[in-house]
Amino acid sequence: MCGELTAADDGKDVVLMGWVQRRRDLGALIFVTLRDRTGIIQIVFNSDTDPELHDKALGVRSEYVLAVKGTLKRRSPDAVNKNMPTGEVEVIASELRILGKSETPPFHIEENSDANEVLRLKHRYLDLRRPDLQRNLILRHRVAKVARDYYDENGFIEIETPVLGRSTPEGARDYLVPSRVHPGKFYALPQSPQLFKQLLMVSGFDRYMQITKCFRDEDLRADRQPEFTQIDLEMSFVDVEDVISVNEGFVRRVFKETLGIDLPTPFKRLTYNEAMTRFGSDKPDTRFGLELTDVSDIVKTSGFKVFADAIANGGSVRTINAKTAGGSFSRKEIDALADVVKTYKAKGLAWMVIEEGGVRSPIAKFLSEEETSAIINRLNGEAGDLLLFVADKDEIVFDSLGHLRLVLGEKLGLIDKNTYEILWVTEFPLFERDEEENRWVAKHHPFTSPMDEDIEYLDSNPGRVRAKAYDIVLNGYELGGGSIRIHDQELQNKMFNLIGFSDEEAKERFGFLLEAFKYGTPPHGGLAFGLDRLVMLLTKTDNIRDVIAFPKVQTAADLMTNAPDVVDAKQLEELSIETVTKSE
RNA sequence: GGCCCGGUAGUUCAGUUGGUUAGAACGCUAGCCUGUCACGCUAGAGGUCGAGGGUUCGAGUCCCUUCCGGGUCGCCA
Repeated sequence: MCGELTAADDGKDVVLMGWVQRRRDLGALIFVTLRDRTGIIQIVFNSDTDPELHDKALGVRSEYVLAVKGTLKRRSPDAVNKNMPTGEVEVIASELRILGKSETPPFHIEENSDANEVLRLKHRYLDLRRPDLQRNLILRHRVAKVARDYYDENGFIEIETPVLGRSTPEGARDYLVPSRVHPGKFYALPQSPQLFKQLLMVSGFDRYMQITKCFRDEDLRADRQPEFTQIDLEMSFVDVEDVISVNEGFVRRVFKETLGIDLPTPFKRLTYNEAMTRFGSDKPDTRFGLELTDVSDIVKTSGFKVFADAIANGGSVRTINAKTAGGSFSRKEIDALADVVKTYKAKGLAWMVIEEGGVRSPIAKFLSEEETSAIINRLNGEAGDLLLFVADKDEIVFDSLGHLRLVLGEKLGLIDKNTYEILWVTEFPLFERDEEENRWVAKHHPFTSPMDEDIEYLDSNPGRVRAKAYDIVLNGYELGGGSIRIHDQELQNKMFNLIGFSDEEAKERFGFLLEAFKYGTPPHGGLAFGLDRLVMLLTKTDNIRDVIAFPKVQTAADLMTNAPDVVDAKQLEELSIETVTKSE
């Protein structure tokens, strides 16, 4: 193929098929660069040697599909193009067939296209001709292949689960599919195959995996699509360590086979609590420092009411030392940092620049000398450092400083884009508080097992119960997550009750699962990786659309097919559906 | 639902305090050209300034509404 020919093929007869990248017409001599998915190569048409063929080449335009027969020749030394992988050779054409003509494309097909994304998405089939997107999708294919090979070698069976299922409460909004046969009833597309894979454990498929589409009707982000792909798996007779070790093997294999990188083993571990207190995030980017420091004890009796009150109300005061930024950040830049934390509901950002022999800070006058020097001590402050403080409820302090840390890391150039930092975050809380509904909800999902040593607190203090749940985090992205499940019927019922389901409700919603658990359920657990995100990180793109062949835009629409769209009244009628127009 | 950013030839963009006929580069079309590879040279075509309304003697430029897209908060067990 085009990109695979080298000087070693000198003299060979070749037949090439591909698209015209460019035509350079020098009069009696025409050069065409032909492109296929392997690369590009130069074809030469010379009117001296074959006027008829040359005439035919005159009509060739960009993106025409050609079949060219010819002889591969080494170029003369002065004609070699060092910028081109096949630049040492070219094909002297002897025959040309135009297999398909092309209109002038709406944008130029090239690597690193600067064409507008809307335009590219409307003509995605053209966008996908570009080498960078082709590389991404080919790498995606290889990751999927490694997954199937690796899990197969480790005894996993790939089993498909239904796409048309039932809607379950909790979690994301469902995509619904109306039933024609059952007027007024709906299927839901799966948010994940969670329940089915647990049932497969009950069935005795002790190791299951599947590469599968999941659907969540929530707002999109740079790393979130409404339909996305999971590498989903579940194992019987395991505890946390078993799941972690099998999947560590998978991730190492993917990195080895796609990028040639040996990831260190074992991967680092952080408990949820550590991750939050040190990085302000349950998916910390550990490629750089700027860790959080708690100074609550120093300032709890401070004259600065903002600090003292936050602590009195059960919150904390935490600090990031942005090394060296004190000298370089303008007032305006510091204000911009304050805007960052305000996004996450922090009321403000206090700051302190350490200078030779003193500090410059709007809060200095509220702090005693002892307090100031204790803070500087704890943060190993030196002249030129910028200390940034947030005082609030822990949740807000962590969230705002965690995000501020990322902004600072980027701004101070502390992030090495060529490294991969991977780690497991473990011991997540089992529950979190839903303030709106004033109840406990499962942080992971309602089938997650509590840690054995915390079961005793289920009734007395649900908030302190830790779960056998784990996430795998790569460069600050949640790559995957999972848990050991509850396989005890009584415990499962208790769990439902704690999140506010009556026995009847639980039975109605998950009756089939509870019923199944009556018949001999092995201890089991699993994990799911976000394939799109994994590929996104491997290809170093920052946008999930670049690793999906036909992605949707922020409004969940497909600009190429124009989905979603209205349907015939007849179709609606068959489905017993009437639409209403919402008024303001 | 909130906040921020963007929309001007096919494409990427420029367009001053509101002022004559809205420009450039690339692409496209035609002609010339035998070693180009971002080929070169000459000529030409190409515009609903996202849409609608308003202010004004005059709007790409100011105001309002709206559409499309991006980022983000909420949301995403």
